[in-house]
Amino acid sequence: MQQPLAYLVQSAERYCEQNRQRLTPNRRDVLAILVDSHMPMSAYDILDAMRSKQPSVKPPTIYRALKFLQDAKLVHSIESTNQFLVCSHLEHPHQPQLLVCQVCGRVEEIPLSEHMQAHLNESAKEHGFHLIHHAIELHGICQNCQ
Amino acid sequence: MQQPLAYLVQSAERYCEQNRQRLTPNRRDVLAILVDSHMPMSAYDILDAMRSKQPSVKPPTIYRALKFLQDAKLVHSIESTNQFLVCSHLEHPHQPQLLVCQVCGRVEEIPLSEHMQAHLNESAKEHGFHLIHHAIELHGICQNCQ
DNA sequence: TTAGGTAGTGTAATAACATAACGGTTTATG
DNA sequence: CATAAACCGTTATGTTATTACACTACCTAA
Ligand SMILES: [Zn+2]
Ligand SMILES: [Zn+2]
Ligand SMILES: [Zn+2]
Ligand SMILES: [Zn+2]
Repeated sequence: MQQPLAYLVQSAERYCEQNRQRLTPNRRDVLAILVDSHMPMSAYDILDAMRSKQPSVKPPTIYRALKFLQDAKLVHSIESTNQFLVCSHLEHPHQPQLLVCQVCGRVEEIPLSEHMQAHLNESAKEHGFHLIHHAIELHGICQNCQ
Repeated sequence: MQQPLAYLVQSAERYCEQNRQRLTPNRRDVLAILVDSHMPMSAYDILDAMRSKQPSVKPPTIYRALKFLQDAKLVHSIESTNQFLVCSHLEHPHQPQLLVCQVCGRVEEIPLSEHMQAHLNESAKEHGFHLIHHAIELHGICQNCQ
């Protein structure tokens, strides 16, 4: 369920080559922290983790790294909890659909079916809306917590 | 597209009768401010509006009123912008689907089709997830802004 | 090789969003 | 009236996110 760091780094490097950017230590560290946690983390959770090795880190460093990782499609944000999560489906382009457990706080990312995607596009079109991206977040109780 | 205040108040009163609660001045005022604005508002936008008539109002007052209005299904929260919006589809129970314009900031609420609802339920079920509620927020550019 | 542009960083300050906790008041009901 | 539940005001604080500015690192092309 969790992408290995090496694979994520590889994707990051490909993104960098195509966009004149670099996978700097800050960015790599934030990615590694998120991968290690196996849980969604808030920016300030990440900040605390960073500080254990580099005590002077400040919020903008984290938010900048998160912005990079989101642009590179390696990390998704969870709008309804203000957290961030490593992508579980790097292998193909996708919009995430997230299952957020209200008990344990874990979040499972599942692929948005083409059927659903088509429906969303259609409903946007019906309303003359030019769709750029979407957030689909389901809240409930995961299998483990029932 | 916008519910008249009188109708919203009527719904609020019905909710109150069924739940041993009251549509107090604070609650009514917050609702009226949201209706008047014809736009999504942040809690602090509402706070500012309240202060023009009642300068000592503090954040908890607003958040409490918003909680009440959300419980009564008169107001939806927009997770991706930290704003609040009067419901446009009181006539039947529903989960909202929101079209958020990145240009003008307006948000259109459209009914989530039964088809979509069924798909979401099914995908939750497939993953052993007990679905409680969901947030579906589409970001893009509205008809007016194109 | 060096000048200039773009990407990236550190830091301080502050903005923006949200809740906890407490004590008091109002309202409905028996 | 006594009681319980809903409601409110207030202080303080917690949490999330951004602005602004000065600076450094890296690449590329004259
Ligand atoms: Zn993903
Ligand atoms: Zn769980
Ligand atoms: Zn609605
Ligand atoms: Zn617009």
